[in-house]
Amino acid sequence: MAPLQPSPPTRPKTKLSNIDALAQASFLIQGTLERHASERGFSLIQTRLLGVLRDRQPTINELAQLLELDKSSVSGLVERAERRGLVQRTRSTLDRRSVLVAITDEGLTLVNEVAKRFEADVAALLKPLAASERATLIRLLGSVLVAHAAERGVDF
Amino acid sequence: MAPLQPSPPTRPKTKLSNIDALAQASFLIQGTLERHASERGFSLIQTRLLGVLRDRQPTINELAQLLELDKSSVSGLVERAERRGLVQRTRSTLDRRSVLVAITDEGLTLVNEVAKRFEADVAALLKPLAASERATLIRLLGSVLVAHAAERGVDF
DNA sequence: CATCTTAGTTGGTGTCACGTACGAATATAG
DNA sequence: CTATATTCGTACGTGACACCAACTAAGATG
Repeated sequence: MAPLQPSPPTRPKTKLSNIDALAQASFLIQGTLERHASERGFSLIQTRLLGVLRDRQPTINELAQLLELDKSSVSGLVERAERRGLVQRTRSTLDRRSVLVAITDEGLTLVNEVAKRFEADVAALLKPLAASERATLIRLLGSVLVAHAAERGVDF
Repeated sequence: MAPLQPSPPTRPKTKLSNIDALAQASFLIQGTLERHASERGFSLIQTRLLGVLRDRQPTINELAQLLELDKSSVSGLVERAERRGLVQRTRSTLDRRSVLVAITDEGLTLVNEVAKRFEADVAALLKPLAASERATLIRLLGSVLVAHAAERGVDF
């Protein structure tokens, strides 16, 4: 199990494999988003919830699908968000079992602020790239996302 | 606060802004990684821990920096990983206060399996791109990561 | 020595995720 | 139209995680 070096890196990593690049990039993006969210006092998943609700009024079940969570998880998530006044629950009139979740003005304001800061940070991250490179990066990511969404059916 | 539509999307999103593309892509990658991890019975953060330990034997404090967590969080993280036999703690002989964390053979095997599956999924995700596009995407992400790492000093 | 300071753990709190079990509403069968 | 399923959301219990504050042990500094 390798000798017990004091603490400095055993092998200073030199090369970035494809997967590592993607994984690291995703951690970087998520970290950025999470930082801004926690500065506003809420979590990444709460931010994601609010983000989804910006253009939808889904039921708990639909939210569970969108966020890939168990419905009981979403129930608690929405409960906490509602307690903070960020979302609002309404009983559906069509199917009185289901609940429609809508973002409140306060929640919308908050999520938009986070989005704004996040956007600024992303812009800073992409600064080392030339404008054409940035466009290419976004285009390629877009292709991947579209292809994946098409394959999985669901929204986006 | 918008009329109470039954449940279908109020506004079917049509366009992907830059930030949305990056955010969505990062969620996609993270979700993929987390799926494989949880199939093996451990969490994303545990996977990240093991990933970091593949080529390092850091102290708790160094881990806290690498993972951007509080040292008490890392303490618990390592404790749980050790209880599962994935990681081993050793008191440093140089500074008897500090603890060196090393991955075990079992942990290494596990994390390599997850990495393998993850790599396969990423390859599938990138399939819609031409080979040259894939290379470009990785290169651009690499540039961003390198520039960011340089700015922040730390590892990668 | 008597202090800082640093490394890590412990304890308390809150979020989050899951599975299970439940009541209410709806759908389906006979 | 009752009787039985199915579906929707919630409640409860459990465990992982994250933070902060307080603490012990060990090292550094005067």
